[in-house]
Amino acid sequence: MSKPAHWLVKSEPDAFSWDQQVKHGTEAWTGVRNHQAAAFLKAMKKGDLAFFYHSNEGKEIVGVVRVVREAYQDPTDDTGRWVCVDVQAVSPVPKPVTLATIKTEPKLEGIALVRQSRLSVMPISDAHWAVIAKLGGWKG
DNA sequence: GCCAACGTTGGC
DNA sequence: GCCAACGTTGGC
Repeated sequence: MSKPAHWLVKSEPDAFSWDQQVKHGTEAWTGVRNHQAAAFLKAMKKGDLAFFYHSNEGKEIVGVVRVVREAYQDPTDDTGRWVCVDVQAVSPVPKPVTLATIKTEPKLEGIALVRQSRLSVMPISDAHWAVIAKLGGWKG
């Protein structure tokens, strides 16, 4: 089996927060209606890890989730054209990493979170993952 | 509250 | 097929 890939998923805490993710344990990551983001959902493999980012409010990476079910039809989509995955809470990021921090960290230059602010699902390179994990005091 | 980025829609 | 108008997301 190949090495797990890394991702970042966004949620507005008003709609669905990290606390809810932790309470639910496993949650269907639904509602993605953007082709680029959907393509990333389809590329996710069981066991991949993703940062959980709070957009709008907080604007910080607060936790890590694991993909436990690969892309399947999004039950919240009437057209049947969009997919979702199931993710499971792994652990919180001890020191949430804010967007401001990410922007000022030279090692994170070019990260999609900053470059494409509207994208809600994106890949994170191994190098960037390691930098963010270190900033957040996340040991896995 | 404003604005930039970007996707979608519809007229031509 | 082009492009203006409009809606949504998300940062500031």
